[in-house]
Amino acid sequence: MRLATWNVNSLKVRLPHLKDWLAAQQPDVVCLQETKTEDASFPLGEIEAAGYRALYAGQKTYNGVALLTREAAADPLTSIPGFEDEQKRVLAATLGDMRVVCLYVPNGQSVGSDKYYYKLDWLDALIAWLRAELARYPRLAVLGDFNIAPEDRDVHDPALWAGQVLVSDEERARFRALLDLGLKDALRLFDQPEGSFTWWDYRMAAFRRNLGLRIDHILLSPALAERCRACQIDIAPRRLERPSDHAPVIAQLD
DNA sequence: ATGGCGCGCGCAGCGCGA
Repeated sequence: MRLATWNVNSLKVRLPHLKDWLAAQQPDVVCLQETKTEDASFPLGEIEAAGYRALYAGQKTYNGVALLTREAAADPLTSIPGFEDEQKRVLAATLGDMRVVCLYVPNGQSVGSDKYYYKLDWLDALIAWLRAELARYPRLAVLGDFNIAPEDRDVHDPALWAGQVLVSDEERARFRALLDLGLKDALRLFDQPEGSFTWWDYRMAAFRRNLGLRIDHILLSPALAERCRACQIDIAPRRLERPSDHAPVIAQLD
């Protein structure tokens, strides 16, 4: 069982990359973020032709999440219960005895901004919800663009980024709160090279210089972490023409 | 490093992302 997450930064633009990548990596479950596609224009035919079912919660221009699965998923949810939000950032569904949650955590723009406080509130609601989900679903996988670099080793230049959005103490405390629920950061279950990142700015040749951040994550409940045999960032799609600025992350479970 | 890129929208140039 291979679980993956990828912020595609427009599903319409990235569809050729996505199809090639599905064929190459053969994931069983794929969480997509920033589809920027209304549901009426979701490319369901092409996804089905690639061998996947799809659930999606999109909106015009911004945000949007999708869940691609080999088998049909049940009990979909498209928001954090009790958290009123027009923005399409959440998609949860059940596959067999596993609950999968796809997230596009708010960016936060800059520390102290309205969007930053929206991000913190959103994360607080997420933590409370996932606490309940963990109690209900022992096999829980939470994948997505968290827009948080959890530790300094997840940042190419910690001094440059210190205190900025994506690395601030308040954001990192909320990421730790997710781990304190019992969720495991799948990539950190295994040794990784220094400078393992999932996002690189389009500007300044940041990818070539590996000036990146690790902000896309796969979190696994203890029962799933036990079954996790590998976790990798796949930087190959970031090398292509017109890439997403994010790379996919894949976890292999028994 | 503070912008340089790339996206959607819509047809110019802006808001947004991270």
